[in-house]
Amino acid sequence: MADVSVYTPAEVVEETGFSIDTIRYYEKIGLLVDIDRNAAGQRRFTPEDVGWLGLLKCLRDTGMPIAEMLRFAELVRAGEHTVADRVALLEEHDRRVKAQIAGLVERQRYIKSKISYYRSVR
Amino acid sequence: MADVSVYTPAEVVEETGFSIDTIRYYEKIGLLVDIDRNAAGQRRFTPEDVGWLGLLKCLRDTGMPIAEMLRFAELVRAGEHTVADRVALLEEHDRRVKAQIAGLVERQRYIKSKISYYRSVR
DNA sequence: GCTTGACCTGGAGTGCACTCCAGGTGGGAG
DNA sequence: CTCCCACCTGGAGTGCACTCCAGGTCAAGC
Repeated sequence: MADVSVYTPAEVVEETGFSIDTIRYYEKIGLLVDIDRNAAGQRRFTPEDVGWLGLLKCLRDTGMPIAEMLRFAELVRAGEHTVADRVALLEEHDRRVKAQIAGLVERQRYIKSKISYYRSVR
Repeated sequence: MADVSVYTPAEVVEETGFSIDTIRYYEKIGLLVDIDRNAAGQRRFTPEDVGWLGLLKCLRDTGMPIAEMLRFAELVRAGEHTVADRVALLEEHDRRVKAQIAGLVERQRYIKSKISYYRSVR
C-alpha cells in the first residue's frame, strides 16, 4: 500500500491540474524548491508541496505573472518575518482581481446589450 | 475646423485605447477592413470604424482570441443573414465570460482566506 | 521655405508561459 | 528475463498578440 503522504508526479498532475512539464518548469525557475527524490531520482511530493502548487494555481489563474509569484515564493522561503509583506502582496493582488471582476462584469453588460440589439434586428 | 466624423489615427488611439501598432496589425490580419485613406495615404477612420474597434476591445478584454474575433468580423462582413450566427457566437462568449467571473470570484475567496490566515499568524 | 512631427510600409523582434523532444534510466508485471 | 511505462535531463520550439524598427512621405505652422 502506497504512502498517502507522498505523491508521484502523475498524482500531482491529477491533483493540481498543472502539467508535468509546467511543474518541472516551475522547479527549474525556482517556484518550487527542495522537492524530494527517490533513489532513482524521481520526484516525490509532500502534501505541503501539493498545497503550495494549489496556491500557485490560484494565483496563476487569477492572472498573477510568474515574476510576482517568484517574489512571493521568495518571501515564503525567507521565513516568518516576511508575513506582513506576503499579506501586502496578496492584498495588492486581491485588489487587481477585484478590478478584473468589475471590468469583466462591465464588459459583459456591453456584450449582452449587443446580443439584445442583434436579437431586435433579426 | 476638423470634420468631427473623421478620426485620425491619433484620435482613434485616444478614443479606443488600442495602440497605433495594434490598429495597423488588426488591419493587416483583416479584423479591420476598408479603412479610408486621405490623399497622402494616411488612415482616416469613420465613427463606425471607431465603434467597431470599441466592440473588438470589449471582446479582446474579455479574453476572446483573435481567431474568433476574425470569425465574428467575417460574419459581420457577410451581411444581415448572419445575424443569428453572430448572436450564437456572442452568447457562447458571454457564457465563457460568466464562467470566467465565477472562477475569479471563487479564487478570490481563496486569496482572501489566505490573507486572513496570514493575518492570524502575524 | 523649412522644420517638425504624424503618418506610412514591410518585416524583424519581443515577452510570456509554457510545451515538446531526443536520448536515457530504473522498476515492476507477466 | 524482458518488456513497458513512468520518469529523468537539457535545451530547442511553440503560440499568441503584439511591438519595434529603418527608412521614407507629406502637410501644416512659424
